[in-house]
Amino acid sequence: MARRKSETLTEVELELMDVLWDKGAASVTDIVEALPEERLAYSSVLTMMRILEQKGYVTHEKEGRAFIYRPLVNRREAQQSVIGYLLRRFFDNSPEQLVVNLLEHEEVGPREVKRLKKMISGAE
Amino acid sequence: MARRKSETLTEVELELMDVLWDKGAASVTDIVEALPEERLAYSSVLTMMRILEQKGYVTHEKEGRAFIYRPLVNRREAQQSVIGYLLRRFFDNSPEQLVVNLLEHEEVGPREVKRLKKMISGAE
DNA sequence: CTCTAACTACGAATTCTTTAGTAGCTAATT
DNA sequence: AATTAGCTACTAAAGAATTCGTAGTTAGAG
Repeated sequence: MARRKSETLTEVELELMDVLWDKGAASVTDIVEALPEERLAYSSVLTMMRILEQKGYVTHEKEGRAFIYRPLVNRREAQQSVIGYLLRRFFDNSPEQLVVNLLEHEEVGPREVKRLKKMISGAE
Repeated sequence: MARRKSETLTEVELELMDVLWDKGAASVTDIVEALPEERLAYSSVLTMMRILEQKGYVTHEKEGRAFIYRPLVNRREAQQSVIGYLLRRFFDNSPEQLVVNLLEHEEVGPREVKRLKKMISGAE
């Protein structure tokens, strides 16, 4: 039987969306050039853009002979979506649990904790 | 060509790990019973447990005739791992960006913000 | 008008994920 | 000893994600 579709952007999808978010809009050639050297073949990017369009993440219009792709969801929305997924699947819908883990995460040192404190105190 | 393996627990893997984390250890029968009615066939769970063992997430020992599975990573470690992945892939390694988005998330109302404030003032 | 360069469309190939059927083994019960 | 209930081991299968080759199309140069 079958697996379910991913609710969030997958690895490569995200990589390509990142280029679009940075540039606002881009042709396939633009995207290939924005990626690290040899990262993906032209036709691979083309395929992924087709898939992203199927999934509703981007749209395109013809400009001259090339397709110009444009994001239909912005970075913020994608981040919100993945946070929702995280809360639901890993943290029992508890933002507190997420933040507790974040504070204890190796990447987060005293400097970050201080900044986070300041940020949260100023919230809402 | 090929895709890369997932660095974090996949959907179903997580569902099964959740049972193990709750129970501490469990046989395949235990796991099937802990899942919602008709969620997965016995043999499907068996297959997934084999995969989880291959991936190093669990181990098993024979107890009587059945295999008793036990987690090799705990919930906390899995949460840390997925947070790391998320920071890297969606938030440019910035915990602040993650928290900003969390605070603006629909699931997080004024009540949660208040609790978060209280929690973070006691941190570090 | 013909040729070519630049693109797109389509499909193939591979691995991962998920689900489940079935063969086969082992211990306990007649 | 034969049967059976309870498990595991294997195998299969199909959708999803990822990568890329190639055929086909079109606009512009000569």
